[in-house]
Amino acid sequence: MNHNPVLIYKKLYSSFGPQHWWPGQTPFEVMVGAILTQNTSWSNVEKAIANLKKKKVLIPEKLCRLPENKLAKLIKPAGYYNIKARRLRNFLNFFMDHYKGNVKKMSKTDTSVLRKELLSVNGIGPETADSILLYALNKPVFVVDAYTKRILLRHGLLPEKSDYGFVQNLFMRELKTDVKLFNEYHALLVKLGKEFCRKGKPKCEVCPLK
DNA sequence: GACCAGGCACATC
DNA sequence: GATGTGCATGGT
Repeated sequence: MNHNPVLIYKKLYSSFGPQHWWPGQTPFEVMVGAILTQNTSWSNVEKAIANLKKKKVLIPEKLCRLPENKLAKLIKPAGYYNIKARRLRNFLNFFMDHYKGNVKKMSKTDTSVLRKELLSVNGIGPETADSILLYALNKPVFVVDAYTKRILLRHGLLPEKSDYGFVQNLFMRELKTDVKLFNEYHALLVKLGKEFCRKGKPKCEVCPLK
């Protein structure tokens, strides 16, 4: 496999086509989904989101008034529901306090400042912060997840122990700073990961990158 | 029934 | 600073 990130991207795109990410209807829904999907399959997150929608609480003004225990009950299918309810509350408090629950207002803040703010919220780590920045706020940051690392590792393109920033840098220094590109690239890596690079049963022999 | 999934914080050494 | 552990549901 060629290790040039641009060529890898072209290969993935020609194999899978556009992924139309993030699978959420509003920026706020994307933010909530980013927290709910922590170490969790998206199909489970969908059930939790559906519950929130059914109760018509998937808007900042409603969700921030929902008691933590009720919130936990609604997001139960997403797993880790007590912790995630707490994390959503933490994020909501931040979002309401700093930006009045207003996505546009949030969007006006400088990206690196915003990233630091997000990381200071208990329950939001680098991947969740970057997912929010890229997919909810259209900021050009590259999202690194478990699949990204595993794929690069299996192809021998990464030192065994590489932290989040190292991997992120790998992509961001080689690629044009472009929201659309970062969006599609991460989505394509997840697509590849799900189909060919699972932990238990990798299908390396038929991987399109091979 | 075991293993995995689009992480993160916290304890302990 | 590195390494280990808890959190939990639903699909394979």
